Amino acid sequence: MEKEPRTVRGRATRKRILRAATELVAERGVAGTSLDDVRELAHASKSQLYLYFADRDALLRAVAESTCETVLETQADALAGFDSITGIERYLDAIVALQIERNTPGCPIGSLAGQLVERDEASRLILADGLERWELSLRAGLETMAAREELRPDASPSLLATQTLMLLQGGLLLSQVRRDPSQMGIAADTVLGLIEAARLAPKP
Amino acid sequence: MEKEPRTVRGRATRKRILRAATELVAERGVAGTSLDDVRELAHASKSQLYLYFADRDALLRAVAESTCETVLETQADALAGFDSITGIERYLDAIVALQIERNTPGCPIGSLAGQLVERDEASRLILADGLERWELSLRAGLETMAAREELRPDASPSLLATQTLMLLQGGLLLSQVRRDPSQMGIAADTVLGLIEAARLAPKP
DNA sequence: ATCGACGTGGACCAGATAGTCCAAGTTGGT
DNA sequence: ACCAACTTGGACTATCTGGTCCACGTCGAT
Repeated sequence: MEKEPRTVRGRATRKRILRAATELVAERGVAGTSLDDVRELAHASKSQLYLYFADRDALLRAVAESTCETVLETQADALAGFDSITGIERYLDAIVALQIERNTPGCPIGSLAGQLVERDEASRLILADGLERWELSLRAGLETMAAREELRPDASPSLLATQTLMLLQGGLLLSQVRRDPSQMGIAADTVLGLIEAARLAPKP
Repeated sequence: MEKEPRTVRGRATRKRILRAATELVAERGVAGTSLDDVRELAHASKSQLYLYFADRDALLRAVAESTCETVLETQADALAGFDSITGIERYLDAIVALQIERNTPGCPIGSLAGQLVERDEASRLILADGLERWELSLRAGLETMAAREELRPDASPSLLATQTLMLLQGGLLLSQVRRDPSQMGIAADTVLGLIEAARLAPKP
């Protein structure tokens, strides 16, 4: 059974296992990660795995959560400034830079999606929630801009947020498959174009 | 060793195996598809698998190829008309409709990407090539339009094609994770918006 | 210091899976 | 009709993997 650790040592062990699993899954994929691999990297034993996680699927669900958390946390600072043109430019630059420096290209959430979505409904919901939170942050920034009347009154922050997320995910996928980070730059420019188009007054 | 069948029966068997594998991988994912599953669905035996495919990875590579082929073939007709506004609208409608009626949402190429790209370089190249051909078709249509002077002279068919593919892939991913086909409609509308913006004369 | 709960290590098991092998059947060119 | 190459079926093996179990160590409250 899944169980919360009740001592400092226990919590540390659980964390070590989850960290190891998340890392391995990110770089080798779900199929390429066995519990023994996780056990070894985490310096833990089989019984520890099964003390803190009901089974492999439960661990994978925890990995999905932790991956979403990491992705959102990594961009939290940049994302917080997504409420002005310069802030948006900064955010997009940060995403592009992150994509270039990462050893494993592509979006961890997007990659996991292809691997888990058709297998486990619970995981799908976790990943959908991660994307939802991402989109909501984008939308919040755009709504702030709309409130400041920096956007055309007929522009929809909600639609723009969805479009932005779509372009980012598409860009990340193409970067990953093509091993070409410049694809991410195109995605970023396109996002910027959409937002600037929503910024100028339509007809005088 | 991988080997080309030299009799009609042999070719039929190889085809049956590849079809079965492609189908299973599409609906259950790479990890969820064992050789025994393939063998059973294809009504073939172990030795037949290993006669026509060197090993599991080779079969998976063939599946990647066949998946790209299927995806491109499925949209071939609609894609051929991607060279006028009405043709583009038709193409986008077809993509959206396809996404709604498919039992397995998402793009087979995109899904495979997340599963194979980090594991096998050869598969990555196959999928990249599939996306490349897709993009080239889009681009060819847009270039036809440019030649007919239906696009602004400063519009880039190549860029538009990349953006279109990105939006489609992003839209497919979001549809899949959210189980919401309407995301695909948003992607289609956004593509159309980009192309229409490139169509009108910029400044008189 | 003690006791009961919590945490740890690793041996062990059952089933699945990739991959091998060979004997028997089929094909098709001559 | 013949024979060599091709194809087929399935038994078999080695290994891997998820999962169980239990004896032992550690912790912290009293």
